[in-house]
Parts: sequence; structure tokens; C-alpha cells
Amino acid sequence: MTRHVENDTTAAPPQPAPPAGRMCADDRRRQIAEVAMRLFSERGFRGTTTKEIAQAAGVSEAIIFRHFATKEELYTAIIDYKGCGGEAASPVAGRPEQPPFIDELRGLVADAMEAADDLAVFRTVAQHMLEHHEEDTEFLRLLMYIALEKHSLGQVFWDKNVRVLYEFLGGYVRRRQREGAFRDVDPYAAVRVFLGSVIHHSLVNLLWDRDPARRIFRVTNEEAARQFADVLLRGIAAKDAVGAGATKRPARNREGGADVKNNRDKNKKR
Amino acid sequence: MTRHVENDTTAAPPQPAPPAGRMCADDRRRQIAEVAMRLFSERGFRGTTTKEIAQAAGVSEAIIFRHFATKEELYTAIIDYKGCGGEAASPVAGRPEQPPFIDELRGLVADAMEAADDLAVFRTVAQHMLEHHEEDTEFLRLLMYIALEKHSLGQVFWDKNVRVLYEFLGGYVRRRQREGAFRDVDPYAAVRVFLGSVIHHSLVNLLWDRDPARRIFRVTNEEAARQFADVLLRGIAAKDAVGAGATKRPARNREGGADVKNNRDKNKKR
DNA sequence: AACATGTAAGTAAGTACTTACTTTTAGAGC
DNA sequence: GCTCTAAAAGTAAGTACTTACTTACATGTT
Repeated sequence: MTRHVENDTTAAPPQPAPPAGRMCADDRRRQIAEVAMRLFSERGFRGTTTKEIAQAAGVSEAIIFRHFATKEELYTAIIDYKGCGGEAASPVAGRPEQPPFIDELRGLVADAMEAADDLAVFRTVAQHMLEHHEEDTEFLRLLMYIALEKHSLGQVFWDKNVRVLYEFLGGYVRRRQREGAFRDVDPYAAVRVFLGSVIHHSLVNLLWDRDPARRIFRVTNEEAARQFADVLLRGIAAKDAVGAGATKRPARNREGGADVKNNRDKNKKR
Repeated sequence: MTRHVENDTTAAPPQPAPPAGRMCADDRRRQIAEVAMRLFSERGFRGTTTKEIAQAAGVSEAIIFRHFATKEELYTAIIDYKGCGGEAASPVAGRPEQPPFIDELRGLVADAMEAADDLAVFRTVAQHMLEHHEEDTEFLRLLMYIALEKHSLGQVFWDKNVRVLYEFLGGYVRRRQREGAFRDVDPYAAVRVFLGSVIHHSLVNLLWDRDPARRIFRVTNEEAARQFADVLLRGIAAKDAVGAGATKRPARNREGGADVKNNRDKNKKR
């Protein structure tokens, strides 16, 4: 297997074709998928031509069709790889699919949940999501195209990721209601308010209020996460539990806080 | 009129062409714009062909280009007409542009704002927005395409509609903070939580959780509006003002309530 | 007759995808 | 080391079809 130094292919749309040498099939397949992902996320499925993809990848059009039978298959492989995995249709060969985002989250907030540190739970989730969106803006854009174009894997993504996140957080809210910490609101209403804030925030910053200098609500991810969690928790807190923090262990919120920190560091690495 | 059997190409979506007779230019222009809007919102700018538009409008392709110089001009005219108005470029001839959504809202909540009936203010805004989104799903979809495709009028829409809505609600929050009714949070954080809930709710129902039977958070617009407003208001209420309703006039919420009612009736008509 | 509304049949430049062919490279046998 | 070779990686130049947009001409109403 000839492992090849990947030439830096991240620039303006049509790109002057880098001096790509020969690659082994797996590398080339992955490179095409990455380049295509960038273009698809920028201009949508229909707006991206196979010729453009070939140019951007520095190869001829024919080799795209050597690696992917159709443009649609290339598209689907990318989506599939990025967490809509339908198990079948191995995406970027060999690669065992990304670690599911939801599992990362579960791990991050497990301690805080056990400790019933509500603020840490929601802050951590919010911040982790915001950072994930910022790290992978391409995929966020792609997701919107997928939804608009009604690609069949859109439904899979929803069910495998967002729906389970709703159930995960909704379950926590329900538990805390049983424990008397939260008042009696529809748990999914609470989750919608929370995820609505977070996702809307990312989407606005990505799609509408793009210029950071002109932004109407200009905050760091950390600050935004704190505010969203704070408003939500006060909004659903039981009357007797006034503070926004945990009712049971107001001082010991180190676990949740540490998780947020870890997450921050992890952010730097990419 | 020689009706011709069009060779079967595109199949289902483009519609079997209605028996449109002769029209005066203005009517035709408007009809084309409406049909095109439907198709653009469904498949995006690049995904919609002028041939499809012509078929769906029941005319030949050439007359589209008699009324609109280019496909892009047709697209822009539609967007412009739907509230991104840049004054110039008369959209659908003669027609004086839709009444700005934000002004409708201002009128609807004016009384409730004066009465400082917070719940009525936010409930009315939420419900009116949710209903507007439901009535005009085509435009919501189109907006997402506009944002993704980075159409220049997207910025105009943001500034003329969403931005002013943020400022409008943010201003109200600030005022209520001064009055001691709301605690000291960033007003735009509060608005983001609120509009995030509302817009995310519409977007989810439109794009992701489309099947009403499977929906994860299944409520009427009225109920959703109530819940979002409720969580937000408790979330930002000052400590001493415990209840979610107005601090000053807890009983007299008739004004805001009446507005919500009127709005509801309007919903039924579609 | 005049003029606006309409059309059938183009055109040139794409579009996804193929074909027929050349180059590179791993690795066996010497 | 060296050649030889089979398979894989690559390409140039197509194919059949679609695209936005045009042209030359027809029809209906005043």
C-alpha cells in the first residue's frame, strides 16, 4: 500500500488542481469523499458537478466513477460515513464509521447526571454540541441540504442521532421531575427549548449571521452554553428549588465542570 | 390551441399542466412566479429547471423568458416579493409587496406590551410565528435554500426581518429588566432561547420530523407557544416575581389573549 | 392592421457516465 | 540487485442527454 502525503486540497471552489501523485485505492477513495463532501456541503448535491469534484481532487472524472458507481453513491457514502450509518453500504472503505456523537455525549455527562448536577449536564451538552457544530460546519450544511432535498438518509440521521438525543435528555428531565427538582412541564417541551436554542444558535451563526463582527448575539460557545442551560433550568425548576444549580449538591459541581474542561481541551486538538 | 402530447420525461412532480388559457401579462407573470416558487422551494434553485416550471405553469419555456430575463431574475423576484424587498427590482409587477411580517407582530403585541403582560407578549409572538411558518412552508423551505446557497438577498431578509425581530424582543426584555421584572441576563440570550425554540420547532416539523404520527413532541401551535413562552419567562423572571404571568396585572391578560384568538381564526382559513 | 401573448424548434454549453487506452507499481522468479 | 508481468491507477476523448436561453413564426383581441 503506497501511503501518500495528502496534498493540501482546501481552497476556493473550482481549484487549480493540485499536483496529486498516484495513490492507493483506499486513500484515493477517501480523498475523493473528503473533497466531495466539501463541495456538496457548499453547493448541495445538484449544485456540485462530478467535473468539479474531479478538478478539486486533482484527478480525471473517470476515476471518480472507478471508486463510486454513481454520483448518488458517492453522496450516500459520505452521508453514511458521517453518522447516518445504515450498517450496510460500507462508506469510506475499511473505516469503521465515526464514533457516534450521542455516545460521546452520554459519556461526558454520565457523572454529572449521576450527581444530579443539572447545570453541569445541560452546560456540557450545549457546549459540546456547539463545539461540534463549529468543528464540522461542512457537515451541518450538508445536513441541511439533506433535509431539504429529502434524502432518505436524512430520516436515518434524525432517528439515530437527534431523536435519541431528545429521548436521552427527555428521560433525564422526567427523572428529575420524579425527584421533585423540576416542575411538571412536558419533558420534550423542555428539550425542544434547550436544543432549539443550541441548534438555532449554531445555524444562525453558520447560515445567517455569518459575519462575527456584525453578530447580534456575540458570545463564546462556553458563555452561550452557560446562558442556555441557565435559562432552561430556571425555566423548569420546581418552585422550592430556586437556584439554577443542583438542588442536592450545590457546592460539588466539580465533576460536570471537569467534563466541560476536558471537552474544551479536546476541541483544541482538531 | 394545439395541445401537444409532451414526451414523457420527468414523471410525477412537474404536474400534468393545467388547461391555462390566455392571460394578460401581469397575471401570467404572477402565475409563473407562484408556480416557480413552489418548485424552487421544493428542489432549490439549481434543482429546478425552467422546463419544469414551464410545464407546471402550462406554458412553453419561451414565455418564462418573455416575463423574466433569466432564471436568476425569476428567483430573485420571488424572494424579493416575499419580504426581502430591496425596493428596486419590482417583483411581481404592480403588486406592492407583502405586508411586512414584523409590522403585523408589532401590532399584535402592542397592547400586551403596554400592559406588561409578558406571557401574552411571548405567547402571541410564538403562536403567530408558528402559524405563519405552517401557512407558508414553501417560503420557509425557500429561505433555507437561500441561506445555504448564500443568495445575496438572504442577508437582506435577515436584516429586514429576523434582526429587527431580535431587536424588537430584545428591547422589550431590556425594558422589563429595568422595571425589575426580569433578572439580569443578556437580553439577546433570552431572545435566542425563545426564537430558537420557535424556529427550531417549525424547522424540525417541516424538515426532519415530518410525519405527524411519529413526532417526538406533538402539540398544537397554541400549546407549543404556551410552553415556550412559559419556560422562557420563568427562566428569566426576577427572583421576587415568581409566577410566569405578568407581575403587574396578573388577571387582565384579555388583550393578549384576544389577539391570540384572532390569529387562530386566521389559521383556520387555509 | 397592430400588438401583445403565445409556440415549436432550435443552439451552445453543460451534465453524468463510458470507452479504449496508457502508466505505475508490487512482487515473484532469476 | 534485475527483469517480467498482472493488476491497479490513471487519462483523453468520447456518449447520450439536459440545461438555460433564442429565434422565427403563429394566433387572438382590439
